[in-house]
Amino acid sequence: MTTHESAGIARWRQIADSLRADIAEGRLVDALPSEMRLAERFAVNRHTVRRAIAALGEEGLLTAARGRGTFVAPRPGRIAYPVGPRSRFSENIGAASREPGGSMVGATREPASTEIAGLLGCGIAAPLARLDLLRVADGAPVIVSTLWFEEARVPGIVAAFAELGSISRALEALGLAGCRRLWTRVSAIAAEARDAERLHCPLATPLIQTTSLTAAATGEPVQYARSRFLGSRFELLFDHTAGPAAD
Amino acid sequence: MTTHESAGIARWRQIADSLRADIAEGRLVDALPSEMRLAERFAVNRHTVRRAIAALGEEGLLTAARGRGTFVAPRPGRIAYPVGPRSRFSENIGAASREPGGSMVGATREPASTEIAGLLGCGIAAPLARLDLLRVADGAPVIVSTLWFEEARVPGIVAAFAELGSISRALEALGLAGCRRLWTRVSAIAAEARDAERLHCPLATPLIQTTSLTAAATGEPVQYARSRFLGSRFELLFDHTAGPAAD
DNA sequence: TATAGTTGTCTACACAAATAGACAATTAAA
DNA sequence: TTTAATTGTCTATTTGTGTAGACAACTATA
Repeated sequence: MTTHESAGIARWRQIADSLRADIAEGRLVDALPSEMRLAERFAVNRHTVRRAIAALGEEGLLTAARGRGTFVAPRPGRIAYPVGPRSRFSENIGAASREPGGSMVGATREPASTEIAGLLGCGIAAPLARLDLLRVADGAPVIVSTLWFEEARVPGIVAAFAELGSISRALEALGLAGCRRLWTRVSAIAAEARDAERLHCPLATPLIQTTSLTAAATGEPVQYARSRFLGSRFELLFDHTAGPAAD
Repeated sequence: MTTHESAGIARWRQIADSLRADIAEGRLVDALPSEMRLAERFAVNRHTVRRAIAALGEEGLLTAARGRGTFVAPRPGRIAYPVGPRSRFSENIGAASREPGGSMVGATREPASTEIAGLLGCGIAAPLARLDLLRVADGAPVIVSTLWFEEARVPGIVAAFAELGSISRALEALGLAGCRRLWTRVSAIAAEARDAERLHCPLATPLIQTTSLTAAATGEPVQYARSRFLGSRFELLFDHTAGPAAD
């Protein structure tokens, strides 16, 4: 089986991806090697390197100066995002000293799928409130998340969120204080067209996908969530030493 | 700024990626829509769809039958991988009823970087034993991981692993039973050329990257690890209810 | 000032990718 | 058997990608 793994991806794109990874990991700082050197390193024509650099320039990662060289823009750094029973977006981003933000990009009703019905413990095709949120840090979108609630259990959740601007506060307002996250599942996926558009990132950008189940203080499941984080901007932190009883 | 987010990736590749995601998520089963329908859906010529299908066929995800249609091969499903203080590869894969396996693809010595020295609590440039492992499920490579140990603390770790075939058993043999994982950090990255080659996956495939710190029963850090999981084959499970003190 | 090294721009050519149309081969159902 | 729908194969054309060479514009340094 002679499959070329790189099939279908233009050479300049591969070079841009490689340089972008080097920049994200901090392996490449300050001045970039000259176009000729890079062309030699990647065994490619100078024009091909130039195209890769142009793409990264449009992303704001590089700036070129005629006669001087090309330079790496100061990188934003990864946002440390602790995940635990009490995780809330606003706290996490706040702790990282970045302005939190978020906007509702969609609020619909849909019947429960077999999977979600099983997780939330409601009937199949029971009416769910679905909330689509876009979360922003430093003025750029970084997370898209979709939340599902059984409508009968939390009536008016959408209106409450719209008013209070926070899921946890909206739940408290509905008499559900002290909600706890039961578990989190993590996988990695490639950004599809819709995600890429919303997150303002190139197609096929690696995203961290998490799904999680949150329960009320009574233990009753309340919220099922599916989030996608910009892989290059985040690092999820799981602390295995802090137990559920400890805070 | 008129950036085309899809620049540099061939249309057939995008279509193949989209279909692959649909298959991986279970949104596409049994018979595929006909080539003409797919061409309409993606607003593309039938030949472009055919190329995407051919690529997925080479990956073993689809089989085409003249006159009948194209069919989705039964998908392997995601491997559920619980992560906690006692996570071990062999247990996790074993629990998923797949044959575990792993091979050492590299064992070198290198001086401790500032970062790793800080985590392991040893001096900068102290000699480390570095172990590169390739882990296999169902005959296909699915994880590459790199482990670092301070050599003075676990002399002969490489030989012990080579003999026993398991990190935890090797540590026990060196008198370090009851090691616990302190924390895990998770991010998503795109497969680079080296990873793609080792994991036998296309370039830029989304990978889950974890870094973790493991300590001995005394609390002294022993092992720092960096692993990359094939994003489409895994789902990491974090249980926030089962704490170390509780249960 | 002179020189070496850098980025920016232009032309030209070869090859891959995508589109378009036509028809053959096979299958399932009317 | 006939018909419609499917996948397989061929030719041709247009657009995108990568290579090659040359030269201009600019910068820092000897």
